[in-house]
Amino acid sequence: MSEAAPRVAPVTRDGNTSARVADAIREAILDGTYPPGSRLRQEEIAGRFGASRVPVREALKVLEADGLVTLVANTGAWVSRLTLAECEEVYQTRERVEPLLLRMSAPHLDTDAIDRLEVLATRMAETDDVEEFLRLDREFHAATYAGAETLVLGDLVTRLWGATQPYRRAYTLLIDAHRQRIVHDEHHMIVTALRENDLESAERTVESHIRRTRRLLAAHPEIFTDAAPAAP
Amino acid sequence: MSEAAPRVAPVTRDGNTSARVADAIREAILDGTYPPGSRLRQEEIAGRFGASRVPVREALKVLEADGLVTLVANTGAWVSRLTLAECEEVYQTRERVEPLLLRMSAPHLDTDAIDRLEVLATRMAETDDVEEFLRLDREFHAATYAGAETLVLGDLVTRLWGATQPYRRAYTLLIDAHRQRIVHDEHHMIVTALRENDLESAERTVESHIRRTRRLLAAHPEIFTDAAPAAP
DNA sequence: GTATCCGTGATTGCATCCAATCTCAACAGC
DNA sequence: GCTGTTGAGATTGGATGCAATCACGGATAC
Repeated sequence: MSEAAPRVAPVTRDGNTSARVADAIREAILDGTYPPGSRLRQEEIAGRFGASRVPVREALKVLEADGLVTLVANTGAWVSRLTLAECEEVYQTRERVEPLLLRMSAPHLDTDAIDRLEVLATRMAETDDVEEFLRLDREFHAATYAGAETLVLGDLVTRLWGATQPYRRAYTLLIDAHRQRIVHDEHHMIVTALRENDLESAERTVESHIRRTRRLLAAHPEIFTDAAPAAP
Repeated sequence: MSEAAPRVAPVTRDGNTSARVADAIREAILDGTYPPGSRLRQEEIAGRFGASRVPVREALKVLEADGLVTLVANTGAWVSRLTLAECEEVYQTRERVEPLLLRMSAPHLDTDAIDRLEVLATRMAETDDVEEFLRLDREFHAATYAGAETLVLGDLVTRLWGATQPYRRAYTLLIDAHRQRIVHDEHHMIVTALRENDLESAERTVESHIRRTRRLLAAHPEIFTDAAPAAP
């Protein structure tokens, strides 16, 4: 056992292995490395990070609370897969909550921040790479919320985004140029509302922005029925 | 089976010790046994449940994600303590989210369910015991949401309620008869709106119901500054 | 008298080991 | 040919033990 080849793990020994593992798995889920429905084996993950299974299990518990992972006792862990109904539910929740977060953020966004938002919105309109689009989209909205000094609502929104990320990816693949144009217009409208300090308009714009996506998803139930390794 | 009454722990060995521990700690926090700011020692909890520290740690991680517990690496776990600002944030979130949940629930509440709501609202007006009031209040609102076949929003609302439970207790102690009357009126208004299937009115009533509590809490910042064993 | 610096005990974080449970494929029965 | 059963292997859940870290009290310097 003891012989050599300790392995890749630098073993940072900083007392938060489980947090690092959780972050890494989270990222892998969000960037599509682990697609919805795929099985997460403790030992495999532990090996990948040079850790034992204990911190991995703690990480999986955390991710379950985040809604990213589904645990079944004595059986295993899978990347959560939402039904269309659940996904709509998350979107409806976002429609209510994100306008509030934007309202809390807006007063703290200075001119520079709003300029950067405009840049992001424009760059997003120019890319045609899906992953790049997703990244920019996430970055744009996160930046609109960055002014909120929040300790719970921000986390909540992050969680909701995470839960729907795979479907946002699928959604991006199926929107045509026309609909894409609408998305960019809405982004610019948000920027404008923020610049004019019109909170009501900003709130309503994010709300319809999210609702539009929800409706498009609802019109494409096939996104939620694609096959993949079984999951309860 | 092999009796010999080893000890208090029945050791159910059903493969979900950590879930049981999490539920038990959650309940202890919600009923005030562990007040905000109190230290949670792994070994003590493990001893109390006849388990080892591993499932306790997993439970604490889950409760951290629920917002009930605050973990500090290499240092320990405390029952979360909200600042006034955080508490207001949670209440503002509830103002947005609970009306939605009620809207999703209402269509599935039959006449019997609404009758039971009325009974609850009336019993609540008759009690003068704080714990009983809290229990009934929680039960009333949970019952209004019971119709929603939800897999994420219900959990979210439960979490938000949990995070603010200690402050709801403090709040209950300081409302006078007049304000208590308003609470009961609002409850009955919710019942009425549900009976008449007036979703808009129901939504607005819960919203102001929650907002009223938030404002009262904001008027009593001393609730959030009471001393207790240190917590970061 | 006050502030700073250790050293000891207590507590957490993680790895390893064992028991319990589930999966899955081969097999028997119909 | 199809369904129900069973046993070996794989996988998870939990307990124990050890190293690392932190809290805290006493001693020392000023």
